[in-house]
Amino acid sequence: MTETTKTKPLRLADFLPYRLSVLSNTVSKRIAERYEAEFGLSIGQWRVMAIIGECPGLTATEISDRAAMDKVAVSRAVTGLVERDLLARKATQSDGRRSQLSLTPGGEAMYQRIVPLALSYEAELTAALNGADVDQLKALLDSCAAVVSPRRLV
Amino acid sequence: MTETTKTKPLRLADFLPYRLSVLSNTVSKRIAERYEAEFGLSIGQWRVMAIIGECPGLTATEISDRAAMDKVAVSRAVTGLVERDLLARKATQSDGRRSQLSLTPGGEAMYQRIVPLALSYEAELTAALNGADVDQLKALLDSCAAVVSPRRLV
DNA sequence: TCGAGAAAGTTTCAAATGTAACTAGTTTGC
DNA sequence: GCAAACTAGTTACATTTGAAACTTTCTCGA
Repeated sequence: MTETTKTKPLRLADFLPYRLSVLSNTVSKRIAERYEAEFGLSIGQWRVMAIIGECPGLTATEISDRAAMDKVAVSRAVTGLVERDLLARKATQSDGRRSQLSLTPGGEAMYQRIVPLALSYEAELTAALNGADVDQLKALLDSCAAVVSPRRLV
Repeated sequence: MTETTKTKPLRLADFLPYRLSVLSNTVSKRIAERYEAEFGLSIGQWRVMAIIGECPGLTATEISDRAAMDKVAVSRAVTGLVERDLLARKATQSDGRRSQLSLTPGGEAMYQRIVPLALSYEAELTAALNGADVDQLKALLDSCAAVVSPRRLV
């Protein structure tokens, strides 16, 4: 060890947070374009529909917790969807501040049209991977996510 | 097959684009907070510094290509860094429209302080993974990235 | 060698986003 | 049973972002 200690260099192209960000942003942008073009939905609106489609009756705050969206973003997305009559609010009887959200028939119909598109996009994204690889990838992402936000028990 | 054909349901928590987005946004936000608090740098500014630290002499457009940032974002980041005397522009002799960018001594010093922090953050993020897992994760992300943007030959 | 078209980078302006303040309703503790 | 503290959701405002227009410089073809 006669050399001076050199700091390990940073190779951005190999740096995990950077790669995650680039991939995620590219994917999000592509998806956003499609949803906007075909359905006039923003990513946030679509995310709200996806959550309510899966779990009708959740409130805005519950969506906020699950979707990693902040409550203002949820509020705006919900407002837009209600205006377009894709989503309905129903006041919670026990608590006047909250409302339970559900898809209207029109919202449900749109949801049913989007789901296969979303799944086919996921399939396209992982076209180079086999089933086991996809599972592995999701598991690895989970391990990282667990470190970053330890208490996501959704 | 006597049942009606049911569409495959969408489980958002299992949907890869969604998971990528949530993880990436969480990670980016955390990193942004640190860089902002300790160095007064935005993510974009740090990204520019990281690229120039690795490859001095690149132009704004070249950064834009590599970093998946659009040229306006690069322009603004560069302007901010030049104002703070972290980055220097030198007009390309052969082409008056471009300038080649490099870190000033101050920029270099800051870069050398950030690199170990960045690497330790990456290590923290993958704390639950062993070395082979990390390589595997990067390889899998690459496979997806190759599908999404086939021509990234950086 | 001149003019049309393209490229680098900046500026402008509108839309999206986040923070903080706000309203309305609910719970708690005394 | 009521005031203080708290929560759900919205609104307002400031900042960030992105798209398009613009300026300057360069390239190419006639």
